[in-house]
Amino acid sequence: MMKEEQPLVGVKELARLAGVSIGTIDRVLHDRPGVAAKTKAKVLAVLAEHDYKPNMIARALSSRKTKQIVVLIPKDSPESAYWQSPLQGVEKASAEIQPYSFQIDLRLFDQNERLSFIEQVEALMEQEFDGLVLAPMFRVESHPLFTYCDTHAIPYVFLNSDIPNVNNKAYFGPDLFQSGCMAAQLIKYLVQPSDEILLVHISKEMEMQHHLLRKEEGVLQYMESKGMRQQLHKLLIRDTDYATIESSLQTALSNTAIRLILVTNSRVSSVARFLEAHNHSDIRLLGFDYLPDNIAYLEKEVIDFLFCHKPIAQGYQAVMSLFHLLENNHIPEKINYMPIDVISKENYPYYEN
Amino acid sequence: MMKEEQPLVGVKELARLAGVSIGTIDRVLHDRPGVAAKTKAKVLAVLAEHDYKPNMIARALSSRKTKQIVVLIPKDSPESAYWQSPLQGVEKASAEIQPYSFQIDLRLFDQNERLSFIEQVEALMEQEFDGLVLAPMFRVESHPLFTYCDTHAIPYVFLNSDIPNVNNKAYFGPDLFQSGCMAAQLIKYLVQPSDEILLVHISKEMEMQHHLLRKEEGVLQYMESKGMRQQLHKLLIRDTDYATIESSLQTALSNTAIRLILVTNSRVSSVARFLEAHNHSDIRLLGFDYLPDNIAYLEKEVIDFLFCHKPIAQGYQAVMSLFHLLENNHIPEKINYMPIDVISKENYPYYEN
DNA sequence: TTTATCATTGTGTACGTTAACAATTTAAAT
DNA sequence: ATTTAAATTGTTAACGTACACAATGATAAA
Repeated sequence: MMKEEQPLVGVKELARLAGVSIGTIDRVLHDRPGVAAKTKAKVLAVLAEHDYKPNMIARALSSRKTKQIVVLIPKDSPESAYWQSPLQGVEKASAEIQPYSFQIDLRLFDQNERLSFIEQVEALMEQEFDGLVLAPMFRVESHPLFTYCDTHAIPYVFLNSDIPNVNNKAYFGPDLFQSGCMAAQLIKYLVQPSDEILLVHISKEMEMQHHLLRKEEGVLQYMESKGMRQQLHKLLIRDTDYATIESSLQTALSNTAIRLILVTNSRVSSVARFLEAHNHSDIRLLGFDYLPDNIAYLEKEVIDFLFCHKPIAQGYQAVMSLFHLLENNHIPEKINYMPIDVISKENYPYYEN
Repeated sequence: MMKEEQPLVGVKELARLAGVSIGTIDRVLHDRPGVAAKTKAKVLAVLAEHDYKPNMIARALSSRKTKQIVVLIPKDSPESAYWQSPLQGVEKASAEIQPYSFQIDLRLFDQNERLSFIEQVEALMEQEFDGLVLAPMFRVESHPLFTYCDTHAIPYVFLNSDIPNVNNKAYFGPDLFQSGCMAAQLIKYLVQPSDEILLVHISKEMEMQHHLLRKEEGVLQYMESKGMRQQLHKLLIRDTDYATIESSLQTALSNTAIRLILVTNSRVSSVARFLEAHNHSDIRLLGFDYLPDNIAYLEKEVIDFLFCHKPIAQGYQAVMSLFHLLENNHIPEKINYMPIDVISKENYPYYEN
């Protein structure tokens, strides 16, 4: 069952069949120069006929040069532990592909320092590498890198956020809009018609606005389509320290019947801290991302639900997609939306990022 | 970055260090006979000092035989499409490891025929194989297989259900109890204190009772711990045809204020069919497993939520864990509880099994 | 025609491990 | 002491691919 005994042709057998030497076979296989047109045609014919599957084991053993995959993502900062998770995934992938002569070249930039990103980009363009995993947060600043990769035929994939009209081989990350819909659906179950809802964006980065607003659109569209008539307030907090957040929330929550707060990113723990400190245990709280701070409040039931997009898997899959592309010429799906996971106190211990 | 340059000793270097030939090194490494006691001691000393990591790639290439991983799981039947998913995962893994000289030997048994399982087990024990993925639904009948594997040093991993006190290398599947807790938590949000709840078990298999009851325990424990006082009815339906289910439900739903039904397995679509046919759109419905029938009712909002434990990933991960163990000597986690996913109309298109 | 140049093809070694076989040493039997 | 057997150790050819290098053939320049 499931066996399909193939004769398992190798380069040697192919050489015999095509009436050439294994050297020529090798050249054709790797599309190297130095093969006469008609010889190449003959070999390709034999190749097509016998669907040759290279023995990856032998290939890995033989190839003396290791392939480099560059991973260019934000460094994880105390103010946002998010990027620790994709990094974990990258490291897992790294360990797995190491035996096959692949190496990860990790480049971290500071999310808040446009310049640090530019530096890394410029350094990269001086360097040899075979594949690139990129979190293209700085859109315009990334473009030189794309043209560089395109001209050198270096495949690159995106992580966590996507850029349209670029030659990237794949995208691994969330579908922000649908993510908002999901949140709205849970909201539907959690509130009464008379309740009011507060949408909170917390970010000082202009670049990130897109992320948050796209989620908001999802929420709004779902609520409209379902005829949800709850009053919806919005609050944009442009600073991430607790003092600012506290005062903003204090005014926002006065004189309203707000019974549910949705924070559109991972800063939800700050809001949780506020709710706990001010004894607002009657307000439901939803937010994003599996981070230690958030989990702590989930455990305490200050946060009711978190939405998550498998950050570890994002890093792992992005690297592995390049590995499979470079190693087996497996072409990845262009768009890889990560699942929208709903995390609560009950299932978080089992959550796999 | 992330480099860690080791000198990477091989058998050759070891031989030089121990002052013997690589043949002797090889014999010691594999604990083969024909080495004088004191030579062996010397080699072992050198070995301990230089923590030699065999190059698994070279090893795989050298040992010319392809490794066989046997997968012994139920065949998917029309009455329960569940096992199609783990099989999908197995097949994906199969394709991935084929280039590395691994083969999947797929053995399917009939969930309802204890005998068909025993047959497969007996056939297996006549056969050579290097690893085993097993769904140990028939507990006692599996035991001969375990002792066989143990004596032959063949690693085996469990899928979907676990057996304690056995030498399996790993388990991939749900934590049933916690799964029940998760369901109960959602129930908490979905019902009023005055509402009544119906728990429905549908199964004709004795073996499966454990699965269902363990979930029930989870539900009960959570409700108790949260002081949920809703009246809880239970219904055990010991036949899976719609007629039986319909009549059972009809009597169960008469004269009660039941506003929510939790079906403890994938048969929830039958209940959905009933609710739709009898215009019970006021009753919330929860159940298990991402199956086409269930998704159809989720789409129609007859089913509100499904819980799911990544059946495809189960199959994939189980096979891959054996692959990594046999290929790279990577020891897997013993317990791999799959995530408890909450699926709704909004996120099911993004769900990855 | 001879030589130099280039394009094309073939050969052989290496990757690290395995395992069959050969060579050597040691012990036992005569 | 010599022969024979057994135990121990060493040598080497695979495994399938990559790549440097050698060899051949073809073409152009002298």
